[in-house]
Amino acid sequence: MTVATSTRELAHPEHTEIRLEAVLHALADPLRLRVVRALADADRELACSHFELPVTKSTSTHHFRVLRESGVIRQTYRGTAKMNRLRGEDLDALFPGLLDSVLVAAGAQAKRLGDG
Amino acid sequence: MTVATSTRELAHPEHTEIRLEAVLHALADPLRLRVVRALADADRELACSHFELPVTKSTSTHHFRVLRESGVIRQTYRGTAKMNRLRGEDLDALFPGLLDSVLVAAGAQAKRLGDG
DNA sequence: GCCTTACTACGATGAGTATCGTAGTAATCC
DNA sequence: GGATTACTACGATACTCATCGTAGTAAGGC
Repeated sequence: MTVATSTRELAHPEHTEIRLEAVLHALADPLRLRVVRALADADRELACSHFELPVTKSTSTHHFRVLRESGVIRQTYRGTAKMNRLRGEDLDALFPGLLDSVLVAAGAQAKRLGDG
Repeated sequence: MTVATSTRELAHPEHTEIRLEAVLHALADPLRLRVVRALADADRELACSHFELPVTKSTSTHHFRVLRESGVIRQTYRGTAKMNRLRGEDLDALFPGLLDSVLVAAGAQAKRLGDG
């Protein structure tokens, strides 16, 4: 018998530990930006395996860690899966409007470049 | 006798060549973000020498080039000086609200951390 | 022409990071 | 327990980038 949630815990920066430079750096990578956009569009938790990124699993792990450690996403284990969700409220409290304008900008650019 | 403006020209990305990832990367560096904030606060052209950055001249040149080549600033020679101004309108047309929210976020964080 | 000011080009260096492959753990299913 | 799924830790590698020092250019003042 096991309890409903896993005991494995992951380190996340507190509210006050989130740095603008780290968030911008996390968002500046095309693969990570793609993940963030997908999470925003889905508006729910998504497993790492949901994303089909053109890199190996280990590289994916790396990118998800960068997103988590910068404070952009929150990650929790759920069975064998690792679920990801945007820390939208935390970010908006710290940096009002920032995430939204990045998402809108990313959408506009994708449309403009024809890969969105 | 010389004409009023220099003939030296600098390469700038066109409107359509500006990439969100490059802009975010440019803004993700503390020194470059400091420059951008100063330009926004001043609301006018500032010479490179106006900024007293804690790095050598060559490193400064490097950071200003990153800002220019990403499309964040426009640089023009004026005598022996090189003047810098934000490409606020270009950026706002491409990515509405992005620069503003970054500037507000940077201001808020500087206040919060006591170095603004 | 000479000197000063302001920026630059180049090469070197060290730190960071994106990538991979291999081997491994943790939870779940049968 | 054994098999499967999903993610991870580690070491290696190559690439990018922030930094510097030196030597150099371009414009303007004397």
